[in-house]
Amino acid sequence: MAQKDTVKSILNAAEELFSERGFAETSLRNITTRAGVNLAAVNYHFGSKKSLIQAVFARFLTPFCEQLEQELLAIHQQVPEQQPQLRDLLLLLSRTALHAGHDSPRRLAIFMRLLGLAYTQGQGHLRRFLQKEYAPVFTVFMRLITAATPDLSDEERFWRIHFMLGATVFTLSGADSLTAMAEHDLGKAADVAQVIDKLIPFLASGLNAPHQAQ
Amino acid sequence: MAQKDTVKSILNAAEELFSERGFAETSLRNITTRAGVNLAAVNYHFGSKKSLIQAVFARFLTPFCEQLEQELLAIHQQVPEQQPQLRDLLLLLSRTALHAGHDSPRRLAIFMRLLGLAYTQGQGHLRRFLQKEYAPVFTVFMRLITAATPDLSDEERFWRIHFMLGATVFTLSGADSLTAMAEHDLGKAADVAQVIDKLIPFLASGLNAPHQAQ
DNA sequence: TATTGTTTTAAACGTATGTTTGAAACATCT
DNA sequence: AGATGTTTCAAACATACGTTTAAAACAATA
Repeated sequence: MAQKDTVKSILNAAEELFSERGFAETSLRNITTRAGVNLAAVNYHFGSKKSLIQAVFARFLTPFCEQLEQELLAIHQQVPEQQPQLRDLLLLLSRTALHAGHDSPRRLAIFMRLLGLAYTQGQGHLRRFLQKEYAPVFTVFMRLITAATPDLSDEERFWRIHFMLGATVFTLSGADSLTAMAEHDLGKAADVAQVIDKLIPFLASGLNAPHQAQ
Repeated sequence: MAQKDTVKSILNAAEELFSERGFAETSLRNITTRAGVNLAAVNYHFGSKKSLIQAVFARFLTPFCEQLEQELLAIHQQVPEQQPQLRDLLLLLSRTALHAGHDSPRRLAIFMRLLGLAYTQGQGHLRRFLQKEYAPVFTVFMRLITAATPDLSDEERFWRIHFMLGATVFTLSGADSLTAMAEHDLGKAADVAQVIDKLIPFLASGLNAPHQAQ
């Protein structure tokens, strides 16, 4: 009970602080202070700072990937002979991301920020961890995307998928400051779910763009 | 002469190392060792690590913004009564980014990586520095983009611009590993210029996507 | 209640960092 | 050539970090 609380507080504090400042810029003293636990608690419960970083990702990704796997299976069993449309796949992904872990949509923004950090900051151990742990589900999802975009060459699809990934990670990473800017510049606020709603037509249109010139 | 060499070596080493590992993960000892200069040289020539970081950005951004300003002016004087098209603006921006500083295209990838880091890592001083120093030119460019997309509402345009920014920064940030993946997965390599060629139709299509469903 | 295993605590350890220092080496100019 | 200002250098400084330790506090079991 007390143990669970300590572990949970540490994960919460670490998740927030990592997403605000990055991994190297967040010290264990920062984390344990905000969590209200002793400095040694991190090394006692997680072993090291690296393992704590991985645990933060696992807490979000494990339930998300499990649910995504289930939903993909459900779609397949529902209409086994027919491949799902591109837009359905994107909607499925965003809906799962928003609802998995049944937490506030802000957590998705926080996690996207962490995901961006994982790729921009060193943290080679993290990339290896994520690869080993969660690659299979995304491979399945990728196959469905491929089936839903038969007109694209492998090369064109490869690049456009990464364009989509970039637009998504970048935008949701900065969702906090961007929604603040949006409110300041145009007087219209927007939450993460609304941003995703605007994102999907953009992505779908980009992915299906004509190959070369205008 | 010797001074210029020292300053230049430090900037080169810092630019590379920062883009590879991030700011906090790169120590002054890493930088001065690679640059082949004394540890104290950074504090002597730049004053502090923060100022060095800003100097790295300034060395790329100052000539880039100057050239962009000139090219925008040239376009305006060439056909004063007519607004440039969206695709022309994107092409202009990418061409300027690729050629300003008359260096290898790889430097653009490196710099995009730095730009991504500037927004994901703490470095509040950097954001303030960039804002103070380079905002005007981008304001002008933004006005032209607005004029070139009259069908978009301010809100839609705001978000889609950031989608574009995200796709660009993310993709060019990871250009190195992505081109490696592309070569491994599909046997086709691609340099930065080619990636940009693929990016522009994607962005233009996304920006002009139909507003709501399908 | 006594015993055992787990968790928390304060303190310390070793290491790496950014920065400062004062002397030495160098360049520049009269 | 000699004086002056600039740049380099090795060494040290203070600080912050991740991690370890050993004792104390706590919980669970018998």
